[in-house]
Amino acid sequence: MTEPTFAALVSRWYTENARDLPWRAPGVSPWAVLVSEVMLQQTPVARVLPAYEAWLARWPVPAALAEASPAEAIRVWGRLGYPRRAVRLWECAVAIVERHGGKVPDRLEQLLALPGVGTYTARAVAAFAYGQRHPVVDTNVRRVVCRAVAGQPDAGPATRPADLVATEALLPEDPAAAALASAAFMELGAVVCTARSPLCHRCPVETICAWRASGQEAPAGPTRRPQRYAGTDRQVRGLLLGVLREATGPVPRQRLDAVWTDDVQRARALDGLVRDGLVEPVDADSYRLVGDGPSRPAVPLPALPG
DNA sequence: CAAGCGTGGCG
DNA sequence: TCGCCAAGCTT
Repeated sequence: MTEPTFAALVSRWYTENARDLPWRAPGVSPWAVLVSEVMLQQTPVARVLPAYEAWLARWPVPAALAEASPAEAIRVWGRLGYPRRAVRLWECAVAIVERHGGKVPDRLEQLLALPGVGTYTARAVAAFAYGQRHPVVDTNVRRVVCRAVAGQPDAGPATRPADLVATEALLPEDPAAAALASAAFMELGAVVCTARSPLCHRCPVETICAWRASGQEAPAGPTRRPQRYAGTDRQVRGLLLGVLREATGPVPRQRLDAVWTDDVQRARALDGLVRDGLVEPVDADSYRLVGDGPSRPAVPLPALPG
């Protein structure tokens, strides 16, 4: 009899310690899984929870969202951040209806072709929603595997093909067990094997961890350059969008001008929002969230005779 | 491939 | 207080 594998140890720990999150409940639809994965891109779990519930209550299937407007999606998205994701999700719904008859596709290639769905999200849906055997590699999994297997304190900033290969090698053969293991790796990285303050005393693989064995060299400083926010276009975009989100219908340019004094930067930020499909001009003097009302001015009534 | 893209809570 | 961060994607 062989010793439990890495995946078996982490999976057992997961079954006993996993957080009770709604998108992990049995019978959750692939659409719900997709929504959760997109919302969780760079946004903490605690903030996603209420938005996830509201979103699915309103649009329980892709076809429902496809009939809404990007503006509605942006509003229900609320303040999760990176609101482009709300528009991408709306585009996803439209694409799913048009290309796949309203059903979230189950093939990796088709998932990857959806707007805003990349390597991680496509694999997460294929594995968690459809039970397929694919390595699901996010920043947490990269860190866990990098530490436990390679003995390095931190992984690189982006997922590379080698990361998928290294993770795939750890997965059980059975697809359902593999999907469970992937969820377990993510959970371990999220709550135990964290970037800054790993809780090794609570780790199910402490005794076989290469990083632990090699003396646990301290994690390096921030791998990414510090992301400034104050004074950036991003902040200005956030301010502009805040006004448009709270408004109903077109917003006079004057109200947008009030959010930021630098004309050049404000214009650049607004243009960026338009190019990203979040905002559209209504006329020469007002803007609105995309689709927030009739797409073109009402047809003028014919001049009354006489 | 590095940079751009929001937001709010926490050490 | 304020810098740092949180299940990526796109260009």
